[in-house]
Amino acid sequence: MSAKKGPDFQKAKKNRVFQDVVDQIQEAILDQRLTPGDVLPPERQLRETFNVSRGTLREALRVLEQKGLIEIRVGTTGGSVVRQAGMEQLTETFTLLIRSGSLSVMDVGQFRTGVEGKTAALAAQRASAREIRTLETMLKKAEQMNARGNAGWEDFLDIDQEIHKELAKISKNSLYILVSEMIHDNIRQYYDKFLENIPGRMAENLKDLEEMILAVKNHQPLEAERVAENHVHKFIVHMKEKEALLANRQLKATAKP
Amino acid sequence: MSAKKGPDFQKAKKNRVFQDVVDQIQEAILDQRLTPGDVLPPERQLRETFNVSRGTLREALRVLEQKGLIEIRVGTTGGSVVRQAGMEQLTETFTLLIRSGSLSVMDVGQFRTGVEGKTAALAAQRASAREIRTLETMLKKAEQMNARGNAGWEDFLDIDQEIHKELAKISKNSLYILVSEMIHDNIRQYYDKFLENIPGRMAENLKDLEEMILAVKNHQPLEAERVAENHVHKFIVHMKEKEALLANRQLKATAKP
DNA sequence: ACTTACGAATGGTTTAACCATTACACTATC
DNA sequence: GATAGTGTAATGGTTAAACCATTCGTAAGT
Repeated sequence: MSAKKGPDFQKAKKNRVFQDVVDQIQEAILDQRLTPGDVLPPERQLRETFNVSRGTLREALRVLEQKGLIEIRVGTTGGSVVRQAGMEQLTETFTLLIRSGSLSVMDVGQFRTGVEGKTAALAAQRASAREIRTLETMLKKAEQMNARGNAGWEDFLDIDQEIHKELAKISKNSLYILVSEMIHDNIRQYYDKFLENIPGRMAENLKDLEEMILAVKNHQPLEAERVAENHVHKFIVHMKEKEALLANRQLKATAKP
Repeated sequence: MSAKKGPDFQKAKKNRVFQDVVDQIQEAILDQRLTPGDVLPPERQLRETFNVSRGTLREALRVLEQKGLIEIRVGTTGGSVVRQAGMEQLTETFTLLIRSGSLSVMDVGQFRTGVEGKTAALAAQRASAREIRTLETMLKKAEQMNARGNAGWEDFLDIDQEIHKELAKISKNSLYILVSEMIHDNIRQYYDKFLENIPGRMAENLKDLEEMILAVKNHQPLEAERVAENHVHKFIVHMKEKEALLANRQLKATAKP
């Protein structure tokens, strides 16, 4: 058959019925016709409204729940409650991407380097006296962990992570806060796998933290950015070294016997 | 009642049956026991495997589909096909966060400033000769739009966006690519709302692009970062001004009568 | 006034049937 | 023999009615 003239229209949208229900409710929420706290009618009533079976309606509710748009409660006063969209879904999806190997650890690390730098710079611009005191308190804890030597390594990493999250809060930018949480909640497992406390490393990291917090205290954004980037960059380099080492070791193990 | 001693255990996990099914299949995928392309058994068979009703099983499949882990095809050879996790879900969730107002335009803009800067810096480090030629071709198009004057404003914004996306690709970092797509696909509506082409603005932006691409061509990361940040920052400042102007106008309108 | 027990309303699940779409093998035709 | 049409079986999509499990208000009992 010869090529047909004219626009080759897409097949009319395949309307799975439940998708239609999802779209209608979602639009109502995004258009604020439904606001957080509102309770949708009971399933048996919604079923009639949309003229679908209860099973189909429930598939739609399941999708909306997974999207984080509603929360479903059981019991007499239960029902589908409209939620304030939060960052949980974003974090969950991000976790899936990492766990499925679609994002390499190195790419995430490199991205983190840039983000932490900008976060520190913003924090240096905006930190209040009270927030700086909070940072200094956390720094004190990190010093204590360092004093404990090897036994404090794990806890030191925890404090380090908390300090970075605190800087994100101080930046007052909800996206930096969000991304900070997303990355830290997901990257920690790689620290445990690829980072080890060789002598002097904790002290070196502690020095970074001190310099960084000092720069924030003195409201020096550029200096804070430089130190933060350098600090995170070290982590990544160390991880890359350890990763290569492990890969090499595995190679020998499989080649010898 | 006085405070009770001892661990305050969480209520035993509320096991909705479909959630159990979701977890089992999801773990199988993340552990690579199921890999992209694999087809799950038909619903009627899976139903027996998990010992649940077909309705419940379908709720589970709906969730997995929404998470982007499987894709469902109809027909004789259809079924639930395991997918390679992609960025679509992340973008969709991000869109929901923005549309629901959980993220302010200014926060997104500020975040974008930092990200675009780092993206440009990376691109300057890694751009091949071929990629640079691509950028220069796009720049030529932008110059043509500028020559067309006011009529070219919309198209100029399109080209501007495409250049930034291209820089992300050149950075070779999947997260910068991902975030670039996420932000641009969502922020354009605000450009249309808050940006206008006052005389000279397009020429000014064009000059930014020229400088930025020149820095990439010359492999000057710091210069590329500086120019890119400055370029995006201007957008944000303009948007803030326009936003304030509109808010003020609305204030007068409601106060007068 | 407090406690208890019941009942109504809700989401959670099961069952069994039918509809719509698709791939593939078979048949009729040229 | 090649090709176009057709039937058939397997799949996901949808419906229907019933029952279970949880929760909360209320009425009865103390």
